[in-house]
Amino acid sequence: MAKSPRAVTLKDVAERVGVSAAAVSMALAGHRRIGPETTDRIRAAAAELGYVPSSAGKALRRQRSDAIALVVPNSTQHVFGHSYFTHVLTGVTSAANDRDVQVLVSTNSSEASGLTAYERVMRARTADGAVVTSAGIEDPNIERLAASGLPVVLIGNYPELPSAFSVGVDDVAASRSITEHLILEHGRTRLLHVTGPLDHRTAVDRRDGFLQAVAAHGLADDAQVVEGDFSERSGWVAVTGRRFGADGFDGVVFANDDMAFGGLQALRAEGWSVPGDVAVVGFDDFGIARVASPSITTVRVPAEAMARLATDRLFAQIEGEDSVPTRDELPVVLVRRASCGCASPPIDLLDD
Amino acid sequence: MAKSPRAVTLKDVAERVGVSAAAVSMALAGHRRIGPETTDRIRAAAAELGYVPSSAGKALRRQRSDAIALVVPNSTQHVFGHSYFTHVLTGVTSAANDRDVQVLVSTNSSEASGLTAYERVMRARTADGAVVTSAGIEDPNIERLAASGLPVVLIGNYPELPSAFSVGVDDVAASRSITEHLILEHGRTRLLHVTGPLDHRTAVDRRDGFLQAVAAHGLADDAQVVEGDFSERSGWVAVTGRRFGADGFDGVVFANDDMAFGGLQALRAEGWSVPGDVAVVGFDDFGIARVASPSITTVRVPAEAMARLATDRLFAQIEGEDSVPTRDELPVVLVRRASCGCASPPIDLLDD
DNA sequence: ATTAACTGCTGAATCGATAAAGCAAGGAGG
DNA sequence: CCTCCTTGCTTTATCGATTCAGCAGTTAAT
Repeated sequence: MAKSPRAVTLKDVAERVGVSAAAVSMALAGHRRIGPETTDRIRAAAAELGYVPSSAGKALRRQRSDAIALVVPNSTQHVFGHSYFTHVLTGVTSAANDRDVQVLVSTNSSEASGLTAYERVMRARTADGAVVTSAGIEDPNIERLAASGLPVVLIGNYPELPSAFSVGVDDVAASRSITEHLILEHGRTRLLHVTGPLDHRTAVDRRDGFLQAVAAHGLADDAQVVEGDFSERSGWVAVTGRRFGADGFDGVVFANDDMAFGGLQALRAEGWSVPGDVAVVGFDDFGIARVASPSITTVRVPAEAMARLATDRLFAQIEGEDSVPTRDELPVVLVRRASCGCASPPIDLLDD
Repeated sequence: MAKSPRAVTLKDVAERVGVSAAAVSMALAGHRRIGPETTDRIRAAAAELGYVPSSAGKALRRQRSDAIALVVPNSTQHVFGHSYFTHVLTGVTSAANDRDVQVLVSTNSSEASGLTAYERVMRARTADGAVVTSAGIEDPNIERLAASGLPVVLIGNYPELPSAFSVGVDDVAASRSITEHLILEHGRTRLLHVTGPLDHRTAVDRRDGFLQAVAAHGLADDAQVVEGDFSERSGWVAVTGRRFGADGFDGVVFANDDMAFGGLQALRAEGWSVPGDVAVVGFDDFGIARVASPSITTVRVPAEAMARLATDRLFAQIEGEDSVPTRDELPVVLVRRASCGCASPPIDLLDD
């Protein structure tokens, strides 16, 4: 380190060329009131000196930071574990990169002064807006943030926040659809559903989709719902000690893939064959479903596309184009693999 | 958004209390030259108005952004796919959060004006420093960045950049160690090594460790090295069509878990038993090794701890404490699972 | 009693970029 | 010939926070 070569500023370029700083600023912005010959000289000098405008100076003057925040309300440990986050980050950064906007990742670890970290980021105008993900149904901070008048787009379903911008999938329909896959294409009739934590909208919706499916096919009496928490362990726990096969459940619908994977291990440990004795399906397809053995049939949630769209909506909001809240719902795809009995190569390398 | 409630500034707080802006600034900073009674009134007013200092104003004046960049030189698609990145991000954010510093994720997608995006971030002083990860041995941008005098810490091994700060693991020793595990504990003698792309230091080091191990035990003649590229597919390709078992290789050392997983699928497809006919080991333990069937014995690289330490070193550098480059090497752990023949429960839920 | 030091605040300068207003010189139009 | 519009720049104000230099008024020291 030692020598921290003072950064090149507008003034440096101006002196080099022999014009005012304002002229340099205007020339670099392509303003027509600066002569073409001067503009060329300024551009050349800027390039030669390696001038890059100070983001702080620009942000202060323009009242715009050219950065957006990706907010992860849940604890760092928990959510980063889900590779869901990786997909979201990819979507957000690619949309932001298209506009030369920085992405900052904000968690709410420091709960100092009653303000969550991401609220601070917004109020300090470190970011022009935020994409918020993985919020539980109960999070009051999200409501505050969405109601604060600051540009925010939520990923997920928030029927209780009708005035918020959001991007999601139809969890109810998707869950009903994959349940019906078990019923109609595999003839399963005695179904178990393992939910996520029921204070999450996602968990509730997926459960409701399951219930609609069994009700619609007259299988409600033989169906059962047990609450999990989206963790692998809870999937394991939910199926352990139950009866499957001929005189038990012949299908299990897990509300996500992590639980399905945990369930798969438990079923194997207790000697049940999948999909022979019991068919298993998951939800999400963020990674583990493809690599598990047997590979897990699931609903692919387009996390990256959702994040990209959410980011686009956020920019529209920041630019003031949109003033009326938007709600986007993306289609999902049923991915047929081995755990439900659909044929599948041992590995689908082309899958991802 | 219609009503964008103009942000609360220092001036607003000052007017409310009836003092100068300077007094407010000093009071909030805990300066002793402001009377205790005035300080209390200022603090109360600031809290009441919900004052949060503008990061742009502060950054401009202090010449410090209180943000660091996490730089991912490779293409977004490629690297985010590796869940390695998730671990790194967790480590960086947790270290940054401890200091109330923002983390921004920077890729080099926009190659505009010859400057990579992350170099722009540094020169625009959007970030005070950068943690750089996943750089190939060949990347000239990294050298430029490291030589630029800006605070940078690299994650990985960069013997060709002796004046750079870096944090890594001893890939050579680790690779030798896991190879010897196959030799000494499982009696394997005919070993195949599948490398990563050999323009990556990591790939070269792991190959060298493998070669040291076979040479040390007189198995060099029966050993073979084939080049892969760290992708699942290349692991598949590397073992397909080869002979294993009694008259072939009885052990394969993959340079990472993704390739090991691909290799596992290929071996299964061709009817070889793992670990019966052939023992398999990987490297990294970023996720897939635990959930594969059979689970993959591997070297756990402490990505999160490396990232956390790298971030700590970066802050030391930014604060100017450290002026002489540091090089940290973290210990790795051999994780014994099923693919090498070490006993293992069907799933180790406590593992992660 | 006079100087020195301290206390508690205010005023002004500063960080770097931008945009509005200003101003000189030249050309067009009446 | 005088006004009016361009053209091509410069001056100046501004964004919000910080910090140094001042400046009254008080207390301590000699």
